[in-house]
Amino acid sequence: MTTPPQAQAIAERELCGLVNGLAAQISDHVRRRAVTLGLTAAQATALRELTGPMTTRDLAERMSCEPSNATFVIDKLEKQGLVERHPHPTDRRAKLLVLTDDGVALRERLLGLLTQESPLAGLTAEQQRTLQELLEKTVARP
Amino acid sequence: MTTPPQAQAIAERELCGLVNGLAAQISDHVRRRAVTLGLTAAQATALRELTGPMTTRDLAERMSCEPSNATFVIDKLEKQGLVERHPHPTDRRAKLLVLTDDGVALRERLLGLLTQESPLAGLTAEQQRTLQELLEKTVARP
DNA sequence: ACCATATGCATCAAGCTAGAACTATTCAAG
DNA sequence: CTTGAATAGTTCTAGCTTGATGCATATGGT
Repeated sequence: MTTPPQAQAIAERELCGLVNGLAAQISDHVRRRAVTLGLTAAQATALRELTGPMTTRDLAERMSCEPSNATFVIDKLEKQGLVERHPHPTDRRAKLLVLTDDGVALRERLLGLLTQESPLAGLTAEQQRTLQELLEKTVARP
Repeated sequence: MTTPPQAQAIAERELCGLVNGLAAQISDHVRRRAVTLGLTAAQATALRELTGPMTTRDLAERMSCEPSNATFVIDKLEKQGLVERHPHPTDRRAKLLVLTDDGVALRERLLGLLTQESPLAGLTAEQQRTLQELLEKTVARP
């Protein structure tokens, strides 16, 4: 049973809408939790992705945004004393982003909040695995 | 085999990152195609979702954004002569967004461009259906 | 060693986005 | 009918995001 190309195109557009919708829902979830900690959604996302010391470029990659945007967000976090820019040990162009003690503590609180009422809670662990596999197939395209 | 809650939380965060990443990829795809038509990504998304006459609220819903944002984007499309705001037949508060002839024509060209090299092309029709079902389960939460 | 090219980050302009505040209109309860 | 609450749309502000540009540093070819 082959699907006509036009119907296929429509289905693909709907799928885009669904992905977009879920992303918006996740972003909303982050935003609502973040404000209770005095953070914006972007700042919270950066904090969430700072799993350890990394370069600005690496963070931008994890945030799925441009490096210039990561610079902007890191500026804010730095002003709040949550992150510091350290010199990179081997590359003098790069900077290592390192959480301060305050940053680590706030990140812990944030992660705790984010696991509550996650938009993905409607799926079983099995379904989440399936979803993850499908998304990885799509995202990892050279 | 039950997963410990902490590992579950980490998996969920990774999943959020993947959803976000795919959404960013789709947004990028739209942006690259849109500029060739003199449109921004947001304008193109609005044009894509204007499948027929609808209210500002409906469009915002389809775009997964706030009505105030839809107003902003429609302003731009209206200035370009692609959309008109007509009075709603039964509700004098609401407005019906209607594509002009130019709008219809440009939308056709846009849809043609968007189906090329879609970020979802890596999945088979079968996988796309599975993905759609999973996303619908997640998005449609009262 | 030298130089062309690429990379990492910052800065800026232009445009997007959410949320609060406001007006006009609708709807429902009395 | 009147009034109070809810809804549709707009405006405004603060903050996010990209892409272009510039500067410093790395890297590879000769």
